[in-house]
Amino acid sequence: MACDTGPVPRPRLIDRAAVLDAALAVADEGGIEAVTMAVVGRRLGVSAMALYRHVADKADLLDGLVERLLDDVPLPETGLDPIERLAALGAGIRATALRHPHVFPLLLARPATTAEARQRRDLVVALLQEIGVPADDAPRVERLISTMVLGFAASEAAGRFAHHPPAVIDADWDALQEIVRLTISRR
Amino acid sequence: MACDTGPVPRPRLIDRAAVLDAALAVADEGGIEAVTMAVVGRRLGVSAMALYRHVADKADLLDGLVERLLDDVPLPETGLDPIERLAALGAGIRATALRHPHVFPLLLARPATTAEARQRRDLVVALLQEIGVPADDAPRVERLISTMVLGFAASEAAGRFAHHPPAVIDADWDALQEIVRLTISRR
DNA sequence: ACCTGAACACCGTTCAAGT
DNA sequence: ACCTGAACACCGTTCAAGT
Repeated sequence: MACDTGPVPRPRLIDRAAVLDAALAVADEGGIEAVTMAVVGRRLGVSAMALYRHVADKADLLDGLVERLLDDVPLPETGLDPIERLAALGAGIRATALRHPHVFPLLLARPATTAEARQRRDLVVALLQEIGVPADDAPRVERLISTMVLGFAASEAAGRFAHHPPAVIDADWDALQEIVRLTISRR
Repeated sequence: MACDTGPVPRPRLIDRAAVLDAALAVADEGGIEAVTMAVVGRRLGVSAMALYRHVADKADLLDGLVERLLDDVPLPETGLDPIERLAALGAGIRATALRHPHVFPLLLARPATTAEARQRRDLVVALLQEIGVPADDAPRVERLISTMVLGFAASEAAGRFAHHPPAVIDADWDALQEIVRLTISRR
């Protein structure tokens, strides 16, 4: 007898994660403007049109790229004390910026509102309260220190300090960390 | 007798300043991605190709746009004391960011190396020394407070704080200004 | 279900030609 | 000197068609 199994499913060649990984690799090698649907597709052995199954359009692909960047920031080990965990998070953000210098500035231009981003922000607020920042002040302190760290990391990634030797930039980072500590303890 | 006056010069319809003004207006209305050679040209009553007399290519046009933005930042009045002049400069940068929210984030992505930018930086370094910051420390302090102010202004312009009421964002700005003062006086 | 070829509107850029 | 029309390679996106 005839078995109507419906349309035969094709083997799934790519998924959203693969698209974002490929896009990130292209951006790292050739900058944001090198990220075109055709180039990302070719990297996956697939046509440009195949991407539209997994991202809504190019804007969605770019938004996904900053998500991917946030996933890249390692969450600090839970064994450390709160001040160390905060410092580790900052160092992780800076390292991510330097690993993906072309993509990182998008983080300031396209504010992330994903669950991932919110999770990191809530962690910082919680750590601040553990340190002793009053619950009423913690959100504001979080915004201020995030602005400082993001601003520094984006500046460094974009080359705003490029004409200084690395030792000078590292010293700048240390100075910024001290200001962050000052911001937390000031009251 | 015959006078060979050479090729007859056409009336000059546009110049570089007009191109940048038009591009800024387009960006303010429709965002950076609305800035195309054709649209900027149309705004000037001219074809897209006419722009190439006045900007090298589109990247040069975008670089010119951040120049224009820096010109927009008012230099503080000379009558004020150095601390007030520094505050006025910061407020001017924030106001410029809010006037041109789509263009401002380019400032962090495309570090300005023009004479205009250098002039502003040198002014800040000079003001810091007037306030009493040692000459050896002044450049570093300038980089730190510029990073904080630029980072905040870019974040606000890009909408990173958009879900907070204006009064909260203004209070954040005031808090940042206090941290700037702390950074200057700490030693 | 997932991918592709063909097609469309639009984009940046060049160059010879017009005034 | 300055601007334009025509042309080119490339881009994002759609949709009907293939498996």
